[in-house]
Amino acid sequence: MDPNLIPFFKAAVSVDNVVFGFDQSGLKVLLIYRGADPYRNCWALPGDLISLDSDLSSSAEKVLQDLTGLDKVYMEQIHTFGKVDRHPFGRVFTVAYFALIKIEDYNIHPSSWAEEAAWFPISEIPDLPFDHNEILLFAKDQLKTKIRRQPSGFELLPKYFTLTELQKLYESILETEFDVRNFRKKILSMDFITDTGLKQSSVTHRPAKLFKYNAKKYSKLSSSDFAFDL
Amino acid sequence: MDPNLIPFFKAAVSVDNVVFGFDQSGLKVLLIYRGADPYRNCWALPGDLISLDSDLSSSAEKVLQDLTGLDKVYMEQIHTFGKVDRHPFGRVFTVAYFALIKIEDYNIHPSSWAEEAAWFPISEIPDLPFDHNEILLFAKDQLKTKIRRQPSGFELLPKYFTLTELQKLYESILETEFDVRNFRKKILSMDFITDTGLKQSSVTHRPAKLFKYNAKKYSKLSSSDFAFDL
DNA sequence: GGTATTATTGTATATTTTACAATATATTCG
DNA sequence: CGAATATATTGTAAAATATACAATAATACC
Repeated sequence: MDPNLIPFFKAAVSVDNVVFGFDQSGLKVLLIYRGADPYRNCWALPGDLISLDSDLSSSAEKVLQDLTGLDKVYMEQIHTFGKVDRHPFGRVFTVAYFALIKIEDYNIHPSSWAEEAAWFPISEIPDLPFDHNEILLFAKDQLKTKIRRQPSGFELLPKYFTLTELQKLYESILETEFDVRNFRKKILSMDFITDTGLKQSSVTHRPAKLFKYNAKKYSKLSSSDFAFDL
Repeated sequence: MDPNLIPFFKAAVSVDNVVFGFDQSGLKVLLIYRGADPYRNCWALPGDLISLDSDLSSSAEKVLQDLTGLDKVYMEQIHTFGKVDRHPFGRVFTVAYFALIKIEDYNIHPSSWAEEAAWFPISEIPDLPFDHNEILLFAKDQLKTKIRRQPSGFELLPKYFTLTELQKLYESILETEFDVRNFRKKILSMDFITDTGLKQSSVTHRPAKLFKYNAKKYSKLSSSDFAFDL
């Protein structure tokens, strides 16, 4: 290598993953308990330095898999953070990714140097190391934008869900409230969820109809120009 | 440094800037003619390896300034590209930024190892080195989204502009056509451009009114939730 | 059967979007 | 100066969409 180039090739790159889940108690984020330096014994976003022989996007999946056991999760890059002093060990750029998953569909198995992995309600996130609080804020914002522009809320719900659950999801992420009738009219008019004919069971009140997301119908819409503006 | 960490700290990071401009002939992108390896003697996006003692965002500005002379340009990060083989000299991650500028407000001065710098019509972009064509595609897509969601088209127009110019801008970026009357109604109803009382001069036909963008009015809108949906 | 609890639905009004073409204002040319 | 040329500007009716608002339905439990 040209000696003039050597000082440039001394950076590390990491990936930090913001994995969102949702259940009746609201929006949640997956954190790990660090069993390695720096910031050993802290809860943090599942992230790690990446080895330099894999593509960036594969590295993101690998890091998540290694630390939490989550496999085959669709991840989307959101932003790269590169303040000089963000990592105590040297110059580390971190690429943040986010993912939306159905909590009940996955088992979390902390491994590698992650001692634990757990879902934290979005309102009870502790102080995080590095710039992870900033990253999380960025991801929350991205999530808001995303669920308003694309029918991505479904990725957080079980395969079969009720309209009330869907509404709660939107309300909790967007931090607002919708009129029940208008919400249903809007969602149903968009025509990418279908009534399964099934009903809730084991509830102590009138059971709700169960719907499922129909990606085919969505993809038939003229463009990806969905906008959810209630 | 812990010897286990050494293999991670061998990456370089670069910045690639996609600078858009606009004039009567349409949308343009700023390219430089490379006077350094690799890909010497090619037109490419203005980008360079960054030194590891500056923050990422400052580096983006510095790279642009060094290569093109453009100073104080507002840049927005769009995506990080990290395929293993994207750079012939080693493992280089590149963070792409984009900027919208008023062509006439800036003078382009190629410097450092950039031998030339020039505006290329978006439809006449040559084959670019590295993954620059992919980056440019990504940026074009981002631009489309951005001008539909925020009143950012103004950043590409002169301070004073006509409604026809504005319409052409939108039409050329979004690759569509709008009805003249509806376009004007929509834009004016949004109330963030104001009639300056001035008129075009030196045109060989009825002169158009000149408008200017009024950022104050926009920021008064309840949220950043502008959507330009004609 | 009555109570408690959540699910479901309709309608009138206001607002926004859409489709569509005639008139106005400047310059240039003969 | 009048005609020709070129672009700028404007309104309205119909359709679609968004909004505000509350009564009835279906289940479990007692």
